[in-house]
Amino acid sequence: MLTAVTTPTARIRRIAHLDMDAFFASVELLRYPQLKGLPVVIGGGRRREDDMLARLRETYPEREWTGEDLAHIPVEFFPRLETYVGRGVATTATYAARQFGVGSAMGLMKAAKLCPQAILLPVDFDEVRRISRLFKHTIREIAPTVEDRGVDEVYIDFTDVPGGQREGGRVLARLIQKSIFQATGLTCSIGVAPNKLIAKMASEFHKPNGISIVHMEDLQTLIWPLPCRKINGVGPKADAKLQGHGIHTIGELAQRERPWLVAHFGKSYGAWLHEVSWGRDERAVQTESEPVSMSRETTFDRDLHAVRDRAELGAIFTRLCEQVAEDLQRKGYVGKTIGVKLRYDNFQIVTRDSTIAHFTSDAASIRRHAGLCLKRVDLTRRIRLLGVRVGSLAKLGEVPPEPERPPEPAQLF
DNA sequence: TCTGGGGTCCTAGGACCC
DNA sequence: TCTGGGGTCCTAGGACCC
Repeated sequence: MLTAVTTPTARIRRIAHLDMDAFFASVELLRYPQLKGLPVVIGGGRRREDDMLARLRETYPEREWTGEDLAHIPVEFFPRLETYVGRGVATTATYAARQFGVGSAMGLMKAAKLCPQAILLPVDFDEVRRISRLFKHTIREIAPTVEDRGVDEVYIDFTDVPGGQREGGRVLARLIQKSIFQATGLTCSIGVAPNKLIAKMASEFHKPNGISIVHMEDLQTLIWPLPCRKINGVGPKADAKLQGHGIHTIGELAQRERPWLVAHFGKSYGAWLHEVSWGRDERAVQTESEPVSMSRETTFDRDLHAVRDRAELGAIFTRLCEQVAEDLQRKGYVGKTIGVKLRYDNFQIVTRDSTIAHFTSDAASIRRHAGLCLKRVDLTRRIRLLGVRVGSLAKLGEVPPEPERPPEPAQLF
């Protein structure tokens, strides 16, 4: 049966990548439409609604101001980025703020230099999660095969969805875009391509509120001119190394022989680089996944010292353990690898973990074993960040049977 | 102007078992 | 006593992603 594949109506694999536009900032604009078009940066800080309402009542006492009036708070009452003090980074920025060079993951102190007049708002995680569920639900109503890639991103398999083949996926992409806008008031960008790798790159082509359709035949014209860094999986390190070999674009990468790439980048990564440069990616859209680990970490307001700031550090450590325990319990998981993470003042990261005999989600137990891990790191240096992690997870109720363990060696001392 | 928090996956060495 | 492999688990670090 070698002939049945190439009828005119044959379905071809069409995968979409959907990315919400400036998601965290856009969620804030739903509440404060008066900020539309202005530079807004999301991150750090705290909610200032009470402050703003108090100022409103003071300035305009003749009117009864309530929490319903958030959309009427004058723009000049909002906190400005220039007033920010601290170690936070920008989660996202509106397109107006990006004009000034502000981008996500940028330190807020730096962002304040670039665009001091930008309005600074903290992330409203509850609202972000609510809208995230809403837009994903909207997509699943139309196309059921959806892979979660975080709060603001998904892959969607268009292949077998009605309309998913029309105009290379553009018709379905338009429908999804429109439905999400109706449900949430937010825009997104969608790329549709033969696989996840290309779809991911394509969704960036016409941001914001764009749709891009890429076919395998477009590889040389649309993909090869792009910098290697655009490949999902090529980060700063790999990119620098590629550049060192004179490879700047995906097209240049494709011209290298596979054995050369394997020789310089390793058997696995080198072969993968060769595949992706030719646009090949057979990964399926994964509709479900189980968590591998859960963790909590925090960066201190100032660097702490294990001895001099013992009490403060201890309280934070206990709190982190309690939070991880809560997360595990709320989601119904237990784990048996417990570990700590430290970032020293020079940004060096160290981790220690240990695997215990029984699965747990108990805060005291986590605290005890994490405490032992902490004793194995250098505590004479100043610490910037502390984290607690529980791994080797199992769903509560599906805990694997205890393996036979050799008896603990006798204590010699 | 120094760089958040929550994850996944890979590598590599050592222990230990068959 | 010496020499092998293969396989799995554990730990630490690192790259990368959202």
